[in-house]
Amino acid sequence: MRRIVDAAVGLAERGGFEAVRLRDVADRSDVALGTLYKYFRSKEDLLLFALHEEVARLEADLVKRPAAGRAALQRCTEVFARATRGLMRSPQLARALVRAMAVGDPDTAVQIAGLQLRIQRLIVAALHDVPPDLGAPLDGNGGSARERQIAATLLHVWFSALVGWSVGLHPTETVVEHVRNSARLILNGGKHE
Amino acid sequence: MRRIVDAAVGLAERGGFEAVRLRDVADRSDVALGTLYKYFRSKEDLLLFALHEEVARLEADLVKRPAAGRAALQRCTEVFARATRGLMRSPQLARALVRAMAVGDPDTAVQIAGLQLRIQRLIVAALHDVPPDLGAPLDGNGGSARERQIAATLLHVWFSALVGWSVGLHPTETVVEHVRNSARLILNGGKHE
DNA sequence: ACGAATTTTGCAACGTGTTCTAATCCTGCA
DNA sequence: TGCAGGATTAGAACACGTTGCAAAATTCGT
Repeated sequence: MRRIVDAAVGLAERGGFEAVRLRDVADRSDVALGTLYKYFRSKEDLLLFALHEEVARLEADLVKRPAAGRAALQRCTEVFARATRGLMRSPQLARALVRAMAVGDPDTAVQIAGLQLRIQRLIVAALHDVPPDLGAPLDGNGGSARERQIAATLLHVWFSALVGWSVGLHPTETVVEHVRNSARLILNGGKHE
Repeated sequence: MRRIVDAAVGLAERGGFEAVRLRDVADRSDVALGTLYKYFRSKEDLLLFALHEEVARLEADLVKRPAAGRAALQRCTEVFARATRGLMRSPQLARALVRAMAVGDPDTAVQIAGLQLRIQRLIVAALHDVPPDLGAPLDGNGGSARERQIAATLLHVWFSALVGWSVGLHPTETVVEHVRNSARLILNGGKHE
C-alpha cells in the first residue's frame, strides 16, 4: 500500500493526473488492479491520500520552524508561500493533487474537509503567532472567530488560485501573489505596507 | 449547435456532469458525434459554453436591475446571492458547470479567464454602486485598485465555495454564507454590522 | 444545373477508469 | 499436516471520452 502510493506519486510527478494510469500504478507496485481498488475507492481517493501526506509534511515543517515575522500578514503569507513551494516541488504532482480535490465525489468529501481544517489550523496558528498544535481537535475552534474567518477566506483564495494555476490560467508565482494581495487587503486595509 | 447546447444542458439538469454522455447529446440534438466535436473540443468546452450563457443571463439581470442597498457590503453580497440563485435553479447543472471550470485543460483556460473577468466586472460595478457597463473592455481596469482587489478576492471565495459545495462538502446555502462572511471581513473589519 | 469543396454522417476503434469473476495463494487454527 | 476463510491475482468486460475514416449529403460558385 505504501508501494501503491509511491508508484502513483512517481507517475504523477512525471506526467500529472493523466499519467497516473491505474494499470501502471498496479504494475509498478506489484499489485493487481483489484487489490488497488480494495485500498482506494477511486483514482481521486488515491491521490487524496498522497495529498494527506503532503499536508503532514507541511505541518511537521511548521511545527519545527513556525512562520516568523512581526506582522500577522507576514507570517500567514509565509505559511502559504511554504505550502505552495512544497507543492511545487513537482508541479505535475501538484496539478494532479489539486485536480483530485476539485473533482472528488461525496465519498472523498470527508477527507477533503479534513485537509481543509488542518490547513486552516496552520494559518490560525500563524496569525496567532504560536506554533501549530497538531494535537488540538480538528473542530475549527482554535483562535478567535476573526482569525478563523481570515484563515477560511485566505484558504479559499489559495485553493481557487491553485485551481486557476492548475488549469493554465496563470503561472506559478501568481498563486502566492493572489493570497498575499488578499491578505494585505484583509489585514492592512489593502495598503502596500 | 443551439440544439447541441440545449441537449447538453437538458441532460446536465437531470443528472449532472456524468449524465452528459456525449453520445446522448449527439443523439438528442440529431447530430453526429463527429460534428459535435467539430463545434466543441471537449465535454468541458461544451459545458463552458453553457456557463457563458449563464453568465450572460446574470449580466443582463444586473444591468436591468442593479444590486441596490446603501452599503457596498449589501450590494456585492446581493450580486453573489443572485448569481448563486441563478446557478441553483438546477443544482445538477450547476455542479456540472463548476466541475467543467475546475478540470479544464489549457485550451479552455482562455474562456475561463474571460468568464472570471466578466463576473469581476459585475462585482466592481456593485461595489462602485453603478450599473455594470457591458460595453467596457474586459481588461480588468474598471473601478479603483482596491475595488478590483476586493472583487478578485470575493470571486476566489465564491468559486472555492462552489467547488466545495459541488463536491459535497456543504449544503447550498453555505456558499453565499461564505462569501458574505468574507465580504464582511473585508468591508466591515469582520463585525456583524 | 453541374461539379468541386466542404460538412455531416455512421460507425468502428482506442484508452482508461471501474467492475466482476474464477482461480490461486496465503494464514491461522485444529 | 490439512483445511477453512480470507486476500490476491490475472484477466476479461463494460462505459464513456475521444479520434479516425470513408461514404453520403449539402453548399456554393459559375
